[in-house]
Amino acid sequence: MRNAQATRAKLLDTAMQLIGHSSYDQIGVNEICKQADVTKGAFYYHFRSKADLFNEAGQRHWQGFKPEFDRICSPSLTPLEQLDNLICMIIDRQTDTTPSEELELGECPIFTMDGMTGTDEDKVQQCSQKISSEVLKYYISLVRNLKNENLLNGDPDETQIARVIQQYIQGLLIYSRAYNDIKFVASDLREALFRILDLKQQYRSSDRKQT
Amino acid sequence: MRNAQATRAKLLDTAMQLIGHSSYDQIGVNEICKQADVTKGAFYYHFRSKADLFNEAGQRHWQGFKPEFDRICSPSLTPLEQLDNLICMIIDRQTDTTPSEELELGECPIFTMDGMTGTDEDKVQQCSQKISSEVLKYYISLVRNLKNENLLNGDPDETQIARVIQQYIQGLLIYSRAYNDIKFVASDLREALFRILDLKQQYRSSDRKQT
DNA sequence: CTTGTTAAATACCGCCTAGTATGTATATAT
DNA sequence: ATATATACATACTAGGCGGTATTTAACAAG
Repeated sequence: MRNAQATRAKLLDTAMQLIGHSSYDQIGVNEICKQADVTKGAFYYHFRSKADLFNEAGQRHWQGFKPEFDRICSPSLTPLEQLDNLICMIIDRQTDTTPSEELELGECPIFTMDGMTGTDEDKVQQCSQKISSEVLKYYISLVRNLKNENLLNGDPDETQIARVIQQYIQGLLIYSRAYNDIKFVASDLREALFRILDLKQQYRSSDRKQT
Repeated sequence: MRNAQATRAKLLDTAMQLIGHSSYDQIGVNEICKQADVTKGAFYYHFRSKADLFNEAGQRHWQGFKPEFDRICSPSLTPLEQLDNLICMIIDRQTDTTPSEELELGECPIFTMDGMTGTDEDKVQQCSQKISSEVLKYYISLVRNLKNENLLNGDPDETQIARVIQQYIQGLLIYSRAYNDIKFVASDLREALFRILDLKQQYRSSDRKQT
C-alpha cells in the first residue's frame, strides 16, 4: 500500500535474515518475497536485481551493526572489557536473533560475509569484502589497544593477528552452523581468542562484566 | 566405452575437483559430465543422484588423502616435524593442485568440508561431517603428541585445541579463497597454529624440513 | 472530476537444473 | 548364431529460478 519505505525495509531485513541463516545462493527471490509478505512486483519495483538487493541489504545491515561495534570499542572501556564485549556479542548474536523460537542459531552474516563466495556475481562478493574489511578495522583497533596496554606477550603484528582473528571467527561460525550447535561458539571462542592474541595469563578470565 | 570403472572414477574425481574449487550447489551435473567428458546417461547409470555421487566422491577423496595424513602423523617423526608437515601440506595443496595452469588456488575440500553447509540434502552434510570428524582425529593426535613431548605451554584440552585448529583452518581457507589469494595461507597459517597451540617459543621456527 | 504518478499485484517468459525414458552399441553366456 | 546383460548416448520432462510485461489500486495536484 502507501508505505514504500516500510516495504523496502522489510525486504532488506528479511533478505538479510534469510541469507544469514543460509546463503545468497540458497535463498531465492520468491522466498524473500514470501517471508516479507510482499509480491514479486513490489520486489522488482524497489530493486533492479537480487544482487542489487543484497548490496543494499548488506550496507543496511552493517549500518545497523556498526553502533554495536562502536560501543564495544569505545575508548571509555579498557581493552580487556572491549575484548570481553566482543566475545559476548558474538555469542549472543548466535542465539537471540530468533527470539521466542526454539533455540536455533545462525545469522550474523557480518562475521560470515567472506563465506558468500561461490556466487559468480561480482556485486555480491564486493559487498561482502567491503563489510569484512570494515569489521577488520575494529579487530585491528582492539589488538592495538591490547598491545599498547602491554597485555599481550611478545610483539605481534597487529594487522596479522586481527586477520587471523577474523579468519578464526569465520571458521568457528561455519563450524557451529554445520553442526547446528551453538555450544562450540560458547566453549571455544574465548579460549581461541586468548590463544591467538597470546593474552598474558593473568588477564585471562571469563567474568562477563556486561556494559 | 567398455570401461565402467574408469568412467566411474573419472566422474568421481572430476566432481570432487570442481566442487572443491567451488561448492556443491554451484557445480551442476551437466558441468561435471562435460568436464569428465561423459554423458548424462553415463552419470545416471553409475549414480542414483547428485547427492549420491558426492557421497562416494567424498569417501574416495578421503581414501586418497588419508595416506598423506598417515605419513604426516607417522610415529617416526617428531611432533614438531609432524606439525611442520601438516602446515606445508596445507600450503602445498592450495597451489599444486592445478599443475601447469596459472597460479590458481582452491580445492582440498577435505579441509573445507563443513563449509558445504547450505545444502538441504542430508546425505551431503552427513558425508561432510564424517570426513571432518576423521580429519579431527589426526589433529587430536598431533596436539597430544606435542603435549606429551612437553612442547606446549600450559595444560590444554587436546580435543578442544584440535577443534579450534580445525575451525581456524576452515576459516583461513575460505578467507583466502574469498580474496583469491594464497598469500594469506602462506603468511598466516604457521603463526596462527603456533599461537593456538601455544607452542613453546624456542620451538617456533619455520625451517621446512621436508620429509 | 480528471489526470498523473507512485506502489504495487498478477501473470507470464526463457533458461537452467536434476532427473528420466528410451534407444543402442558392445561384450558375454549359451 | 542368438539371447541377454552391460555401459552407455540422446532426447526429453517437470519444476524452479531470476527477471519482465502488463494491469491495477491508491493518493496528490490541477
